Amino acid sequence: MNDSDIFRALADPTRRLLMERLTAGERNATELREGLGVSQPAISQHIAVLRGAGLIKEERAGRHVRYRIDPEGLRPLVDWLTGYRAFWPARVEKLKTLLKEMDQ
Amino acid sequence: MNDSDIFRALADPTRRLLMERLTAGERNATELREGLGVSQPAISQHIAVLRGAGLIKEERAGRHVRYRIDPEGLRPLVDWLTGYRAFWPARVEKLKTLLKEMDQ
DNA sequence: GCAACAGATAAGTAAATGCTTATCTGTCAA
DNA sequence: TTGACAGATAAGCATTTACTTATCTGTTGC
Repeated sequence: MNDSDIFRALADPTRRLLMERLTAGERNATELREGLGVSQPAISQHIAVLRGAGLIKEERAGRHVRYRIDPEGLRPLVDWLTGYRAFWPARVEKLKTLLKEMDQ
Repeated sequence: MNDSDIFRALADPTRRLLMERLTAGERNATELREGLGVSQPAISQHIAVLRGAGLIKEERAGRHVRYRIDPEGLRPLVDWLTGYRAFWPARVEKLKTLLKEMDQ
């Protein structure tokens, strides 16, 4: 997937909120839309952008579609950040903690 | 700084290229512009967007301005990614290597 | 079988974006 | 002192974006 697509997809607060909701587990479009105050077609359009950027995957079951985060989708973002490791804040506690979690 | 501002700033390939050039060390606007095929005011506008997003810092000396990456500027991006650690690819070799480098 | 449901697409609109040229501002070498 | 330099801003334009309403498509519960 394209770095521009990923950054652009995440530049919109509504789409970041959709991503955040998906961290809690897969959701359908109706669930994702709850409490957002935008129309159903708007949600559909945002979902299309996230899918186009490779950030989410869909699984269709009849008239229901379940969306979930595509783990591979964030790789380009991680890759991009690796180019800036020399500039990371001196105390990157979060990252250390993260990696330890992953090694367990 | 605002997550939207950061993602939006990085959504443009020209601005990501400017960031990449700054990983090699501080540069002025003329140096950053070399070989890009866009006008000088365009570069000035892109630099303003990066500065507005907190990604770069400037240091003025007479009519020269030297730009460099603001290490703190990437923190929100790292913070944002930590929310997705559960979804990282199973083999995140890069991140492990990165952290080892930082501990040295 | 069909009305309801879930979700996608089309078309339109206002705002934002990324570029341009023209011009401006501050600095400085000659 | 001044013209050149480095960089910023203004204004305009074409394109893109994020939303809307209207409508469409496929599925399904009754």
